[in-house]
Amino acid sequence: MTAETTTTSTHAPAQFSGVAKLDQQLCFALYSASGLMTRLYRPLLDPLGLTYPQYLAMLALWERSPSTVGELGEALGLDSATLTPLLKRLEAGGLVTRRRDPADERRVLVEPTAKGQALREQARSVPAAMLCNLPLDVDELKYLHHTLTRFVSGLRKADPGTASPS
Amino acid sequence: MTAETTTTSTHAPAQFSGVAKLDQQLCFALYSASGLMTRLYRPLLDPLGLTYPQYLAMLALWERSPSTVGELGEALGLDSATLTPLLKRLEAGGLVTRRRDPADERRVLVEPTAKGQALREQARSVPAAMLCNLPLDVDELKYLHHTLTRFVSGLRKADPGTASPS
DNA sequence: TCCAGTTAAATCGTGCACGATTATTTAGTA
DNA sequence: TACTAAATAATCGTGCACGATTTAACTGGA
Repeated sequence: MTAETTTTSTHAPAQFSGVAKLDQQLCFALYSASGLMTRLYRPLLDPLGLTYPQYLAMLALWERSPSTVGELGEALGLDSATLTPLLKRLEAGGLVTRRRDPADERRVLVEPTAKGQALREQARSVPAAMLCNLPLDVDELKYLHHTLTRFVSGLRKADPGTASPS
Repeated sequence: MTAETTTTSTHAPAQFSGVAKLDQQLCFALYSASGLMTRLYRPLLDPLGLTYPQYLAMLALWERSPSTVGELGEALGLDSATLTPLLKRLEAGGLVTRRRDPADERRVLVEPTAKGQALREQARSVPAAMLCNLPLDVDELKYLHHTLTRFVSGLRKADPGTASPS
């Protein structure tokens, strides 16, 4: 890409006024994009009776079940304080079951019900519909995904709060 | 347990794997990046007594004050249901004042107090500190910002909520 | 056997976010 | 003037998110 005045190969204080604003704008753009994306999912997920985080949980469970709460938390980057009530709502909606693992009573195994599995079929049309809404072309989306993935994996290492297992 | 099919690994076949999965991965990356970014701000903003949305509101007010609740909502992409309690917390912390506009009693004018202005000096070190934490180099951050900005402006047009499947 | 230490989930308190509704004020019009 | 319509915040209900704490269950030794 056209690199404009990239004389700051390192974190040079001289360019702070210019570069320092970048993080504000970038982080705000990230924050805004995430919120708008969630809002764009809503009309697609409302007919399924799911919120976006619930949809993410179901996606994870459709891929791998039964899963423990901890495994779901690892996959989604959420902790039990968020997941427990979310999963209870999915259970109340008849989409998943929650039961203690007989082999280790500390764990809770979560699994889609038949209704939860059936929902997967309804949900198949969501990605394509969502893709049509995204305002960039496929190449840009791919590059954006690639960059964000590097961003996320980089941030996970820098986050002291997230334990790094093994 | 009757686990006849211990691993129902129906990983997406080729029909889906190409483009349709991209939006899932991209939106999830966006969602994760936003959450991680907010978490990364926390240790920087805690000493200031601000959350990230509160920091955004103060940034907007430092740029332009007094602002109405509506103007702040426009700038941040939030509505009064979110902003009113947030601004009340800032007011309770002595950082802003809220008063009805005498010229139009429907509006509420929000303005930093002296304490709120003083906080701006403390906050000056935040962007540089944040920038050091971001795991990409400046060129990538610039491209990411540029792409996300186009993404956000594109989404804003597609948002209005009138689900007209015509 | 007992007991620390660890792990897993649930719980508590605070705060953000949105859809929908309500109350008040302002503007427009017969 | 009176009466409708639009604008502006505030409020209500539901749900997500996280730090901190609590409870229960497993683990590995003395």
